[in-house]
Amino acid sequence: MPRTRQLPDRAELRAWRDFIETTEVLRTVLAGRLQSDTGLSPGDYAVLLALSETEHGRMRSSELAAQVGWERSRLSHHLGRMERRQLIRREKAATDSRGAQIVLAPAGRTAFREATAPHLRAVRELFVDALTPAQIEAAAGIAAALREHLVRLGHRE
Amino acid sequence: MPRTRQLPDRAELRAWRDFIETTEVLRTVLAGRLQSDTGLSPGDYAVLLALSETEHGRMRSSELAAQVGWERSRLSHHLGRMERRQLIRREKAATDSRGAQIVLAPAGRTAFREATAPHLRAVRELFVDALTPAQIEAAAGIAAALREHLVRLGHRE
DNA sequence: TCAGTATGATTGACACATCAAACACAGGAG
DNA sequence: CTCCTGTGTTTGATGTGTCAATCATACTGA
Repeated sequence: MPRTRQLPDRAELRAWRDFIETTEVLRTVLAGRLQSDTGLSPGDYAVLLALSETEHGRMRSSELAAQVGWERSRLSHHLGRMERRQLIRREKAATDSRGAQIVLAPAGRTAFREATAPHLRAVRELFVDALTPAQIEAAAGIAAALREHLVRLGHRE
Repeated sequence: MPRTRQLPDRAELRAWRDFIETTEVLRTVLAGRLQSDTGLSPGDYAVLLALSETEHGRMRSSELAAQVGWERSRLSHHLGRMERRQLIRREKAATDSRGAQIVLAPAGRTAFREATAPHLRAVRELFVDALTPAQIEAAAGIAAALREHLVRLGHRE
């Protein structure tokens, strides 16, 4: 009896490779711009963004991890590097002294404020300006479909 | 006088974030599968693929770099790790002894052969099966538009 | 009370990526 | 032949990401 097709055909594979390679290049180019414009990595930016959106620029470490969608270990390493550069501080949590409060330091606040506009400008230049409005919508739809499918296959994030 | 809009609007920004974050997750998930199914990283796979497509499984280092689209330094580091695992060998080039010939080693040939099917299956499961045919076409179009735009802005790759 | 376990976070080891500097040979000018 | 410069490749330093193991504190049940 006939089985369902196992492997992508030529056109599907080409679409896959173009898609994944291009998004990779895009990520790299954008990271390079962010770095040279502002001295921040995308990770730095994500962390500072999350902290900036809170009331007092402070957040539990695990909440921050959930917010940016990282594993705790990854966050911990990254925070170590950011702390060395004085972008954030770590304090013991008052309510649960296992936990850590991550606090946005002055240098971090400044760096983020000055990074926002250049970063958004780069997003516009490299992504928004490259696509038609219909393509932007399609991109959002594709992202949604991919993510939903991943979740269905058992990947939480 | 009125200026052209500088920054992405709310919807564009959301599309951007969904798009870039989802492709990132997809990359990570696929890399994890490849790793656990075959013991190869995406980089390993790309290098082995390029070598496998040559006549004799050998190639100049700089040609290989162009083929996989990497900087030479990155390739050199990666080849060092692959050589340790006996996936490839390095030989001096006959014609120009500055250059290196990269040779596909038996273990590399085997590893690649056994990785192909699982890898393509994963691509189908995670990408092709998630999208409608129209979305796959749209994805290819988006990739093409993004890449062309990048080139126009002066990024070779 | 006090084991035992669960939870929040960190650590260490290693693979991967990027940049700048170094190294090694080739090829040409004198 | 010898210096000079260009090209192919490697190296070192540092930042980033993942996994497994660990540490420290909180909680729970006998």
